[in-house]
Amino acid sequence: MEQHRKAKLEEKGFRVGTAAEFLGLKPEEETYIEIRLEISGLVKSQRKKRGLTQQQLARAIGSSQSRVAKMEAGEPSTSLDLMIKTLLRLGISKKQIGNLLTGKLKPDLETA
Amino acid sequence: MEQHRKAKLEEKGFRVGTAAEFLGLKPEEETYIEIRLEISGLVKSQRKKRGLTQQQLARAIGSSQSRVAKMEAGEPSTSLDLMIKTLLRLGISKKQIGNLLTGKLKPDLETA
DNA sequence: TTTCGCAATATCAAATGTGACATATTTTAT
DNA sequence: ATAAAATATGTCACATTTGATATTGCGAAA
Repeated sequence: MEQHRKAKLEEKGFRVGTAAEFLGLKPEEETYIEIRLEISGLVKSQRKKRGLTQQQLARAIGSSQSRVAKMEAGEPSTSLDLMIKTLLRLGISKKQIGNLLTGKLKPDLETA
Repeated sequence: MEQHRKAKLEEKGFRVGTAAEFLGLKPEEETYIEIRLEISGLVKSQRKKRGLTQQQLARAIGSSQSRVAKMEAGEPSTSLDLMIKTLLRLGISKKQIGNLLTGKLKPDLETA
């Protein structure tokens, strides 16, 4: 169970301790991944909500379809910087990003 | 005035349009910089609050004093990823980071 | 089935971020 | 004032992120 989750993370390129259990992830490391996943999730739901394809969003931010896909998958090879820039381009405000992190974002905004 | 601000940003390495005025910065670009500066500001105030030197914080996050300085200065050569990891290492929670962005962070937390 | 539009995955060279280090500048204490 | 500690700034080799491109998978018509 936890084992499987660890495997998924490693597979995606995240460093998960030595031979240590997934539980070996420091709380801060877990939170960091959480933050990334929440933000990338919002990118995905907002794009869909606006009826854009990955290709269209890619053009809007001067990137490529494959990078958008990786971003939405929360792959570690994409930066928070790019995710934040993308959200802003999608019309999401700083305050809304804050609400996402505090868990107070209007639910319909997280939905496709 | 705005001219001077533009110069400061360019000087730090931020792309500020062609020959365009600082006002040429798209709102999203301005917000992106705002977000970075708010987060880097919190790194600085939190480090001081805990009575750590840049050197000590650097060791704690496996980095160097010079990078901490650059991070606190909000220089574009440092990533949001590193800033967030640093805040988490300083004990700041995801929720607190959210509150920073919504403008609802307890004032004493932003203070040195 | 086949075709079509979209998304996922892999690879790669170029661009950007990185820690380390050296050195300058500022701040603090005596 | 001046020495010491902390911070700022510049450079560089190395690592990671990037857009581009190609390819594959996948579901929805036809």
